[in-house]
Amino acid sequence: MSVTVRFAPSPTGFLHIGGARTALFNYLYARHFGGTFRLRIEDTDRARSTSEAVAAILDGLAWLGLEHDGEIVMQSERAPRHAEVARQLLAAGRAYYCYCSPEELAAMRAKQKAEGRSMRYDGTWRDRDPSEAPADVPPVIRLKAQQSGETVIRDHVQGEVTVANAQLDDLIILRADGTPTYNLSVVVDDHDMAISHVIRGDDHLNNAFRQTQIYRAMDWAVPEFAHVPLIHGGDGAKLSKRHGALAIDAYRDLGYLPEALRNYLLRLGWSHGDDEIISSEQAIAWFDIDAVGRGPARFDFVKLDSLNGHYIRQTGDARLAELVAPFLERLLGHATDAEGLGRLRAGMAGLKSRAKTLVELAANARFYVAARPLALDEKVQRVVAESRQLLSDLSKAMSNADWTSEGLEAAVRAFAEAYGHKLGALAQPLRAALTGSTVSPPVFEVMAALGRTETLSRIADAVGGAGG
RNA sequence: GUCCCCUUCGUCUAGAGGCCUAGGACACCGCCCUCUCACGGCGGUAACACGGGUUCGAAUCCCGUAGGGGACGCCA
Repeated sequence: MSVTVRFAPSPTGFLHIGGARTALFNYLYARHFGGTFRLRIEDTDRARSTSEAVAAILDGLAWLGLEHDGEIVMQSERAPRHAEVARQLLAAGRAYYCYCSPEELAAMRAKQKAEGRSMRYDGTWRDRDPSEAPADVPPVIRLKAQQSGETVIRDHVQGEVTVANAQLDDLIILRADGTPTYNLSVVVDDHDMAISHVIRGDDHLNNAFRQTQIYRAMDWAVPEFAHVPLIHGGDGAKLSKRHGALAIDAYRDLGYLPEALRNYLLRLGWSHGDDEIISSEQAIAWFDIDAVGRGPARFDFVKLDSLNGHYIRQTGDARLAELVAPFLERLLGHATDAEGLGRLRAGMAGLKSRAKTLVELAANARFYVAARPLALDEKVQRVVAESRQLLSDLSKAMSNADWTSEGLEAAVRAFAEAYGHKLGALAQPLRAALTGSTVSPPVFEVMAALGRTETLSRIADAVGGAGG
């Protein structure tokens, strides 16, 4: 059986982390089976859907590297087809007109709630003769759902879930204004797009039962279902826009790498033995929707940080320098010039094991591209002030050194030995003068990356008391 | 309220009746490496929600209880 899956976000908000994971699972499932991964924008709520949101969703998916197959389906454009199916159902006696007003329905629900019963449409118009219809009320079309027996879903994640049909009411499939409702649109589109597996958030599990009724009424094959648990926040509640869920581009701005986020998202609710670092290729080879856990997982930035640090260390220096550039620009207020970029690239090896995000990396890399004289904070000034003579002597001793990390270390060590200094007593003042900080990558690497001229100039600045 | 689902270290998870004295990862603590800080290496603290069954044997199966989550729209 060929696999066709889809990711079907509604563009009423931006693509958030939960949606991204659903998209990832669909993508991996399709790629694992050599199937097709479709994208459908569910924009039938015209009032709340925006083109900005559509753009953000596409942008987010592209950033994550979740490439879809085929044309994007805009659900709103398929409304006539959905209405046609509703009329077919009506003609077949599987649906009927209902003339209850929204007010009447609200009152019905309120009464049921007050009486502690489940809130369902009571079937007022199910078997009523249309001749009794009020002339001034535009009707909706409701599905004539099965009232007895039970509906069973063999869900790939949730297992076998059974609901008594008595729990399901006659859902509205076509509104009074002739537009289709969500459940109808989804079923018609999934059928027409030949979707074999519906993989989505488990907040839709209840809908799966209603949708199954529509499939049956149309005599269509019901797709396989896989309802994956939602991602929760640190407090255990569903992650939503008002509950700490961030748009996917926020993760990019926070300095996360797409490969790190993908790896993190994949491991949230799914695992492959004890494997933690999973490449895209391995993910495709190993992913199995049936192995996704049923319990919701909590989002943990600390672990994401750890994974991101790993992927930063794995990334090549040149690419990393390119990735950090925009963050440095944000930090400094201006673009980095070619010289700065060169130093950045040269110092990247020492930088990348010291950052968990690109934001942190940019902050640590700042001294490489900052203009002289460096701004020194109080603590750093003190270190420099105590070592002016030492720095001056060191500067002279190093000026003819072989300007590589090894050559500089040899020169400084020789100087230390000759004058009875501990290496640390020399490294810290150097670090302070060169980086404006007491914490940095190894000083010899820093000097090598900075180059002879810049290094000696910065030391001269410090000796001369500049940068206060 | 009604229906559905879930419950292993703080967090993500391994575990499909004996391999479990419950494994890994992150975080935390200690040691090593070391020019600072990281990275890396080594070691440590830390969990089967509770109560009943079934079984020679249960984290694994069954039933309750408690707790948590989701869904109940002419939203998607």
